[in-house]
This record gives sequence, C-alpha cells and structure tokens, in this order.
Amino acid sequence: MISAGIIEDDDQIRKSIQDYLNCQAGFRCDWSFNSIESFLIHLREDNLPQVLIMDLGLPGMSGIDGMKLIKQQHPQIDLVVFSVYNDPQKIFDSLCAGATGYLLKTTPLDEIKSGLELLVNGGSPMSPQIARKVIEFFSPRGKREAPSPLSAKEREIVVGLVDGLSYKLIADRLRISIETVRFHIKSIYRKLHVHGKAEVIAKSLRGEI
Amino acid sequence: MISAGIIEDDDQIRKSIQDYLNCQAGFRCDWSFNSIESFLIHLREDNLPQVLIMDLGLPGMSGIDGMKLIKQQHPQIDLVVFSVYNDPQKIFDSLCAGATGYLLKTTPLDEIKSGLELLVNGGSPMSPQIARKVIEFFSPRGKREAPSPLSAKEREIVVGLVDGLSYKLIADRLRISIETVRFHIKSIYRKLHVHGKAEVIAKSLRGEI
DNA sequence: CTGATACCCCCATGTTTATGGGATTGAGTG
DNA sequence: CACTCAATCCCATAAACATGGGGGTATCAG
Repeated sequence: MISAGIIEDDDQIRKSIQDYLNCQAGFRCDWSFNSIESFLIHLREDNLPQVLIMDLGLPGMSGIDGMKLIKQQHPQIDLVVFSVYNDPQKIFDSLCAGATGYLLKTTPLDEIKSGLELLVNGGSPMSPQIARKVIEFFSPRGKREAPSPLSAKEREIVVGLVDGLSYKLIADRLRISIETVRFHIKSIYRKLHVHGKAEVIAKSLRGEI
Repeated sequence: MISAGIIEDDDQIRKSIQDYLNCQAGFRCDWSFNSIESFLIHLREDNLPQVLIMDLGLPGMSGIDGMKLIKQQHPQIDLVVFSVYNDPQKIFDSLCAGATGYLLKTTPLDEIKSGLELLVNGGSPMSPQIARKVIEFFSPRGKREAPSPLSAKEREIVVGLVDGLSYKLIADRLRISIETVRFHIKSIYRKLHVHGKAEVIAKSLRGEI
C-alpha cells in the first residue's frame, strides 16, 4: 500500500488526483492540502505519507522552499514535483531542494500512478522533456561553433592526454604507433602554442579546445 | 523515419535489437558495429544516423571515450547508452561525455523503441533506477564536506601543475627547492591514488580536489 | 600536375618526471 | 618529554617526454 499526499492549490486538480488515487488498488491519498503552511500544521509525526505530490506555484511559501523544509524535517518522504513549469531553473532548483521526481501537469493520471510506484521502488518519475533538460545540465549544449584548429585525429589524442594516458597507451587505444602519437602531439603543441601536455589538458578541460 | 545505429560487441544483442527495429514501422537501423573504431572507420559524412545506441564495455576504445569523440565530431547525433552498469560514476561520465539517454540492458525491446522515439522528440529515455541516480546527484543526500586530503602546501603545488609549470618553475614560484617540490608531488600522488601530473590536473580542473 | 593537409612511421638527443631511498627542522599534542 | 607531522632538502635510477630532424601515403582544390 502506497500512502500518498498532495499539495496543490488548484482545487479541481488536487481533488481529481486524490480521487483517482484513492480508487486505485494499493493506493491511499489521505493528505490533501493547498499550501505548504497548512500541510506543516496538520502533520502528525507518527503518520506520514511516503510520497508527496507537490505543486510549485503555491500561495504563501513556494513549493521549492517548502520542499527544502519538508526534506529537512522528514528526509524519508519522497517528493514529486507536479508543475506546469519546464524551465531549467525551476527543475534544477527543485532537484536541489530534494525532489526525486518531476512531472509536468500534462501527465495523464495513470502515469502519475505508475510514477508513484516507480518512486517507492527506487526509481525516479520524470516527464521526458524534463529528463532531457536534466541531462543537458551535465553536457552543456550551448557550445558555439568553436572552430578547433585541431584535426580529428589530434582531438582524439587530446582526449587520451586528458585521461592521463602515456604516449604508449594512447597509441594502443588509437591503434597507431607511439611515433605517430609523438608526431601528432608535436603538431598539437605547435597549433596551440603550448609546450607541454599539462597545458593541453588544462586548455581542454577549460573548454578552450 | 528514425534512422538508428548500434555499437555493441555482443553479436546476439546487437543483432536482436537491429532486427527488431528494422521490422518496426518508422524505424531503420542501418549502422551496426562492434567497436567505436569500426564505427568511425565506416562513417560517411553525408549519411549519419540520428540516434546511436551505445554499449559502454567495448573492446578497444571504451564507450565513454567513444561518445566524447563522436559528439565532438558529430554533435547532431543523439547518443543513448545501453549498458549493464548502473553505478553513479558510469552514469555521470556518460552524461558528461554527451549521452542523452541511459537505458539498462534489462530494458525490453519495445521500450527501447519508444525510448528512441522519445529522443528524437526532444525527450530523454532513462531507466527509472538511472533517473534516480541522476537526480541524487543534485540533492546531496549523504554528501559529506569532502575535506581535501591535501595539505595547504600540496594544494599550492597542484596550482602550479595546473598552470603547466615544470617542477623547477614551481620551486621558484614557491621559493623552495625543486627537491621539495618533488617530495610534495610524491605525497600528492599517494594521497590521490594517481600516477602522473596529468591525472592531478584533470582531477583538479574537474573540482575533485 | 602542384601544393596543401592530414595522416603514418623512424631516429637521435637532451630534459623532465616518477619512484624509491634517505636526512633535518620546527610546531603542535599527548 | 617523546612523538607525530608538515615541510624542507639530497641522491639515484628508470621511464616518459619535448624537440629536432628524416622519410613516406592519400586526398582534395586549383
């Protein structure tokens, strides 16, 4: 039995999700509030929900701040954001505040249900667009067309250097002779105006290549 | 029509995914390789897949390194990891290398298919366990204040290394003997479990120190 | 064809690093 | 006080690196 709660200021949405969950086998949704404040007031230490569905745009305390508070006091509660916002900042803030899932309000009821199941089983429900934004956080997309002066092979060599490999190991990885590696590295040094692999690694990791 | 490719060294798995996709309406899987190297060799600039399904544990160049290379040369290709590994490091490395999705090898074929559809529509397919790990990256649950194991002096030395200085120049900058620099660097290597200044520089610039 | 590029390989020489062993000093702690 | 620890220096050896040459091949634009 999954015990859920919902904090959402739109009565219609809140009611509809609550009703839906309550008529699903294995679900119970006994917590239903329209603000963080009222949730915190009515909370009983000995009777907590496993999962909380959270709106972000709430009257009074914001959903983000609310999540921080709730997580601080009850880390065992899993929080799922349920919001119309899909901008990276809101997503990022939510995850940092302790959300373990982020669903857009366009998510159909049955997916919300399976999302909650996912959550208690150690997964993380996320709308696909959200997942994409989260992932883009790692791999900065905003890379402009930086015309690297290096050739494709030379860039492969740089990757090897950054990984801390010796010339020999780079040669093995790229299946070329160590002499060829040397040759390319000489070219790289000339093109980048550097005089050692240390500088190449630094430049590379700073995105200057 | 979604044009996909797969790089996977297990013939059975590769073949089965390729065959499955090829008999799905709206899919074509014409690229099928068992290593990064053979993929790169056979690649035609004027005929690229939209999506690549990538194994991580490949013979020769690793999937992670391969993704870095492929993304560097063809940023428009979407990469989905397809791996047995679900440890945070592999996931994190993959995303940083440019993966836009991460599916475990337990994923059924039809979910792989819908994952690819998700991808070209701007989403990001992720197995639920993976999503959870990604999210935990943001919400530092058990994140300790990792106290740098290095002493103040050692950190100064690291700065010198990152700046691309030789031992001699570091010694001059810090007004100590080159022998002392050597000594400290030995300590640094021991403490960080690395075997060369390249790795120290990389770690440092990645904020791991 | 010619020149420009990228790629591949080999050699020789000197410098820098990596790694092991030492030794001494001063500050801080029990 | 003895003891630890960071910091300072010295020596020796092997490996890795930087830099200068020298060859080739293939492709592509003019």
